[in-house]
Amino acid sequence: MKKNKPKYNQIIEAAVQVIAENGYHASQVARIAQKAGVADGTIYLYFKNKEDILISVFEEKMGQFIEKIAHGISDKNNADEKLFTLIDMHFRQLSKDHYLAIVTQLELRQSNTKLRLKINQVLKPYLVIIDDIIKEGTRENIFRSNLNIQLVRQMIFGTLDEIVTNWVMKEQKYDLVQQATDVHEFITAGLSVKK
Amino acid sequence: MKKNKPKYNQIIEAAVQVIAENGYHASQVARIAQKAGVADGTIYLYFKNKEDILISVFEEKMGQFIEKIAHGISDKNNADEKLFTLIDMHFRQLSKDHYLAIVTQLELRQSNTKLRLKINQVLKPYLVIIDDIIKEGTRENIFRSNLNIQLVRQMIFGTLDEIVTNWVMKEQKYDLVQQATDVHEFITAGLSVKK
Amino acid sequence: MKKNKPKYNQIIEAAVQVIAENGYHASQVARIAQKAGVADGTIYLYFKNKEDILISVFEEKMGQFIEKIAHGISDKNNADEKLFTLIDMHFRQLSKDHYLAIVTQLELRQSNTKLRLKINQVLKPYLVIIDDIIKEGTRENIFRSNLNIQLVRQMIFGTLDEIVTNWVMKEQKYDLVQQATDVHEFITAGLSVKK
Amino acid sequence: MKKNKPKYNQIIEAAVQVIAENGYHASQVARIAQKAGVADGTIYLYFKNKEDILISVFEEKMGQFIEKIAHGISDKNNADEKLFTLIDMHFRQLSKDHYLAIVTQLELRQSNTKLRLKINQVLKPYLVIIDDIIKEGTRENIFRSNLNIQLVRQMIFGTLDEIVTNWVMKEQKYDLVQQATDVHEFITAGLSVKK
DNA sequence: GATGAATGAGTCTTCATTCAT
DNA sequence: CATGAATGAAGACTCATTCAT
Repeated sequence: MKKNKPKYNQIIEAAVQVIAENGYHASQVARIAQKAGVADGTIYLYFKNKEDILISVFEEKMGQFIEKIAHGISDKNNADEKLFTLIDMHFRQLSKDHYLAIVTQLELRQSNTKLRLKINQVLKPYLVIIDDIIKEGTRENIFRSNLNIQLVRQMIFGTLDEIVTNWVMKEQKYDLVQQATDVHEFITAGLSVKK
Repeated sequence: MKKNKPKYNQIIEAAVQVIAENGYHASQVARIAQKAGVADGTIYLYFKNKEDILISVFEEKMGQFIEKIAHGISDKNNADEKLFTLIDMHFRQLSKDHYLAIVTQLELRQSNTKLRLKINQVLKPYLVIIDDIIKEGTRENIFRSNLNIQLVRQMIFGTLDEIVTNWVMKEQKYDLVQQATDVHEFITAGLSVKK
Repeated sequence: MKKNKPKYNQIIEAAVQVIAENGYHASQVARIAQKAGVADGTIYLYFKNKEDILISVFEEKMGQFIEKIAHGISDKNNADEKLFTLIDMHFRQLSKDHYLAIVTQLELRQSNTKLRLKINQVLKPYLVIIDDIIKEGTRENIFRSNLNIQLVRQMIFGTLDEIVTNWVMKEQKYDLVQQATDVHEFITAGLSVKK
Repeated sequence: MKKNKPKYNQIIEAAVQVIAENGYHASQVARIAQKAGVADGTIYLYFKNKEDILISVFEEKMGQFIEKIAHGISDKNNADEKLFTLIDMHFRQLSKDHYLAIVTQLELRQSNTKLRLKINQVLKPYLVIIDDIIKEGTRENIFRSNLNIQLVRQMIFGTLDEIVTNWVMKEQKYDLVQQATDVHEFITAGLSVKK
């Protein structure tokens, strides 16, 4: 399995840096190879082509991102806590890794439609996690029962995504993580059973 | 003023079509010229360069989009009605113009970071409108008084934007406008003074 | 019609020279452009791709080659004279244009099978001319009546082609045209002592 | 001597197959190694470089080809019989080995000029055999005495070669061997009606 | 104002060959 | 002897922009 070889990860890490520093379209394969400390041709022993590098970057990084969140909420006791944890960890992880934030929020969005569809595939498990929280909240009777799950999921994801993008575009000048409370409150109020 | 000359608009309309049909990266200046019925060189009598065309497309189309919404909410009596009207018109306008929806939600997002910052400038008046509605709601005591306006605005815009993007990506197979009620309810519940 | 524009012919002539001097595989488009005195991109206004240049070189040059021979034999009175004229002109034309001889006998043979099939199409009219001479000779009762035309044509063309190729490979150190008589005699008379 | 080791021949046989199946330019060293069941690097223990493989293929195969013909004509009693045997065996051997026919008639011709000169060296013994037959025929007074041997040899070889190439290009749809009689007759008798 | 022929910079990918094991 | 992972040079083609007419 190529993914376990050290050069595979070297190239992935180099790609994140090069894309973050130069922008999506100025990211030449030669520059990625150079930063990874391998020859140009070596890239093609591990990746089919340039697009494959970009998809793999997203798969690897978002895969870990999602897995951590999945793990983080697994020991929470109810949908409300899980939702807060998800928001908090979403912001916290991207806060910690500036390069990753730039790449996922700005640069990889510049990819063509084909690549974006692949990216959507990678995101699917995250959307499923959100769906599950909504369903659990409904079962626990803390969220309203007549929610359009698909729509609510889009609203939650859209909210988080837009907030992170704004933060990245404003060059990360303020603290993203501390927004989690307000965002959680806003979303919860929208979802909750009125009392 | 060049904007009043017929060829200016011909080129803008041609650009929207070409981008919608071929995608952002396959949109060559020569193809836009051809569809507009002018020579390649003529483009450069009306626009500084290719980027200028794309920005102008966004300015013209989003300018009208925003203006219509501004006008639409001007005769509403309170923040709640205004918010619903904004959501409804946001969805309604993009529903009516498929080309525009594809271009603004998918294709222009593929532009580089510099262009996206310019696009953000164009969107600013729209964000101000949202801000004003939130402030008015607070004054009218129908929205909570401790809202972080900047954050709430991002959440509202993010929500609307994500919902439209999902609708475009699913090839506009369902009715977008009828989602307005649920979206309005979700947002309102989040914003409202608890009773 | 692009073929009548001066740059089309400039590029064709440049291509013949570059291929003759550098060999088929070392013939870069950039070098052809340089020798033709045009920009690299200009090549692609007149030719679809590199292969198209090579095919066109062959079409143009062999087209003229064949046409001259067709014209040259048109006023001859019998098959024997026509055959001699064909051999003589075949040798004479390639003798005069060393570059062309190298390109047609050595370099273009290095092309891939697809290109070679196209080259065969171009050669077809020449083979038809040979066929016609054989048929005429049979009608005139100076050639045998039981000839397998397809086979005889291959033998005649193979003979001429091999002789020219040998002459080119020996760096054109001897006079090709003066071989015409012997070749003509061999073809008409064969090896045997007449009885 | 490396030639006697089994891997040498494995590689030669693999090369013939790979070239016949994929064409000259698509014949990568890695593919030949794979088909031969050895590692890429092993190739270079037996051959200096890729060109050396190709030359060796030609040497080995054409060496056998020529040797068999030399042996086949050795017990014939006169030049005429020898010439017929040469033609018949030339056609017969290539008829039997489709791969070899494709490789020698089409694919190896795509090699560069330098390689073709080496190939000509390999063919030299065959040309000598033809020369000897012509000389013997002259001595035996069955061929004309005033023949230009070099030229006649080119004509004979060119004839045979062109006929085989045509047969290969027409995908070997007809019987090549049965052409031998006509070809022999043409070469000995020429086109003319005997007087 | 309008044209469109001409320009030329910029980059991904292949594959023969090497060499540490 | 044998391996196969790693190397790195080399070139066709596109397309935004210009400028002589």
